[in-house]
Amino acid sequence: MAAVNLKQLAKILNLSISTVSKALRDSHEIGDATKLRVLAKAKEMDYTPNPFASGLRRNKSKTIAVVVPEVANNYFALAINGIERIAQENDYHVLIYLTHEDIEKEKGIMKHLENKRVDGVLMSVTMNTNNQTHLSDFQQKGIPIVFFDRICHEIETAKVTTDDYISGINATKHLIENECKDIAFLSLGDDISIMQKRKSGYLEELHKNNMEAKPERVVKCGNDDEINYDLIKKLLSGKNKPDGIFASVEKLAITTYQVCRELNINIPKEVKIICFSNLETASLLSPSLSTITQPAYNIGKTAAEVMFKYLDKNKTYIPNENIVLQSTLHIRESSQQIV
Amino acid sequence: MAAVNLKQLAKILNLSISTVSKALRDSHEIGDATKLRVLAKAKEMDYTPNPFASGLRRNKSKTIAVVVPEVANNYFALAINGIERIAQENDYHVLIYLTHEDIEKEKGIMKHLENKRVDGVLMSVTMNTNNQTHLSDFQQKGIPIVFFDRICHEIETAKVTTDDYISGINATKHLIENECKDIAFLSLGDDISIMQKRKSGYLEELHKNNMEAKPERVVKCGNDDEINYDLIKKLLSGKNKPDGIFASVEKLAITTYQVCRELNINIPKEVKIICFSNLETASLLSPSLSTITQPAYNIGKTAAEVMFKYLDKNKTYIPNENIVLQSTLHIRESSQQIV
DNA sequence: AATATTTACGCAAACGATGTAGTTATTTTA
DNA sequence: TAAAATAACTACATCGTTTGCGTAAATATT
Repeated sequence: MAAVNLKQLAKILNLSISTVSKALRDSHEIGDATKLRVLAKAKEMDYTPNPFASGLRRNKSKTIAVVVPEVANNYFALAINGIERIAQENDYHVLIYLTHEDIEKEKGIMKHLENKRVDGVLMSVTMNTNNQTHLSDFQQKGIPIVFFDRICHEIETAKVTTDDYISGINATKHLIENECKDIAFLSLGDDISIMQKRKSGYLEELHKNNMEAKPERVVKCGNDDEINYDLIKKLLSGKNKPDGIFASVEKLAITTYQVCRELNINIPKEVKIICFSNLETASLLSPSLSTITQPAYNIGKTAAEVMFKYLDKNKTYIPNENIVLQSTLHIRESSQQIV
Repeated sequence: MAAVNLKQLAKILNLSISTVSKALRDSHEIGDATKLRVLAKAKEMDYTPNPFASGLRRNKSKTIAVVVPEVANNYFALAINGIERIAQENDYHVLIYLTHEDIEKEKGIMKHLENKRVDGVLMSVTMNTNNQTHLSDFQQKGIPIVFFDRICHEIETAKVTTDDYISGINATKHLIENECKDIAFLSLGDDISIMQKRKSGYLEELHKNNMEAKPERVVKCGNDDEINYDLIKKLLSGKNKPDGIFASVEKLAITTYQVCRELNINIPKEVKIICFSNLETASLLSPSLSTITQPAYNIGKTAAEVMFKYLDKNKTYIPNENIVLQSTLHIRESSQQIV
């Protein structure tokens, strides 16, 4: 029942606590014979060091936090998968915090983490994070942050993203090549950087093709699915509807599909759709969904690797670095001209 | 930069460390005026207690662990969502560990958690967990476990599940009502309880309808998607293929869809499909997928609530209790007779 | 052989918060 | 008015590890 500690081990081995401690940490101060004896007994008695005691003493938690908007989201779930993998390899523990796109919750979580409970934070900010003082304050406490996907430019640190601007261009170009004349962009808020980049790509490509960028074609969606449904329904109702939709995130594409069902709009005949997505069933949808797929697992993995690169060296300061992984375009039925 | 601690606070306030500590914990030993003074200064200096120090002293981590096979899985992601919500409400932190259906990894994780790093564990075992000594050993250390979904009967504690047996019956009955004469059951291993229950429901309903339960119609799938693909392909190849498929988990249904695509098998005309699933795009698939949907969020939420009910009382022993939430049947195109 | 160095260990002070057991003043009770 | 009770605080040991320093014995150096 009661966990065995160094004191008990030491008594049984007839050694001092410090000798046992050093033996377990393979210190050069301890003789090989003693080390073996200690190790054997420790294993026999199932000794495992108290994480609070060593955490207190060494000021190391062996824990990182992952702060993301959602977990019931293919992208973030895959990213967490990658992070957890690297953490396990490094003998680290992973705390999960969900902001649910609520910046106040995000602030509260960061406040909670300030007290050295974690050695580092991997995060994707909320769609409403337009102010970064809570993040820079956090950094001031000496705990490193690495951003992935939804990054915060103003904070100096490593950031792992995909080529959102290029992908925005490619997606838009693809729709134009498939005869779309009037393309709408479904945005998730407009504060965060990936949205700005994806939208920039969209606007840039429209411009390049001498197509008008009508402001009403940029639909600012949010966290509430019902409101999004109504916004998209409004967009697709009536005569003057777009013939192409570029959804910046997966859930907006799904909502669009649902709206099209209700309004009896044929995809891709009447409106073509492409979106950023990690949906594994994209190819099984009716019609199959064209996607820009981010290497979510690798993004998480890379972010974690960068974090551990610095944690290993006991560096709490991570210099600015932009790591960009490539997304891949998967053209399926939803965006293609029927010939 | 450096976090402020009690010592510094005490010096500035010209009080002893213990007075400050007690004032912050609202002890009756401290006068109201002093309390206010301390509280104000603590807030001003942004004091937050060191979790390792108090964890060490009080033997409380304010942390629970969630041990699940995967996170990139709609069911578990939703369950984690529910758990995290309750944890935040209780001012608790949530550690995530993924077993990837590997029992050795599961054992390693439990070993890692034995040292009081967490106050409790919420878990869904791997599909290969047919031996529970690592779990009972863990319990012996005085850390409570609550199981959800993939439970372990032999361990005495609270377990939150859905009505898998009834759902198995209902799903099978539904297929039979839709003229299926030869129904296959896609299992995920056969060690774990939910599989046995779902299969029991399937077998029971076959029996009730005087249908033969052919052993070869129970396909034991595993964690490897490619092997599963081949198994299902073999099942659906040739003349003697089933006309109904009951997939015990979502991913097997998705694989079945993919196989049907390749083999050009029409769903639901040639083969009808129903499965346990939390896929949000079930209704958008081609054809839309009939599902038994578990209340995943509520399962996670309930499991967490049970855990905290005992943690609040400082009880590490949780008596046997089976909490069963109801799944709902969503009949869509994939399982229906075309009229 | 006398001195210097190395080896192998023990002592004790942290780390920061908590709680028990004092220690003063102040107030209440007999 | 002396004794007892209370209020408001402080001192200190403790939780389990880690680590700098001290030290005795063994070995190496001149």
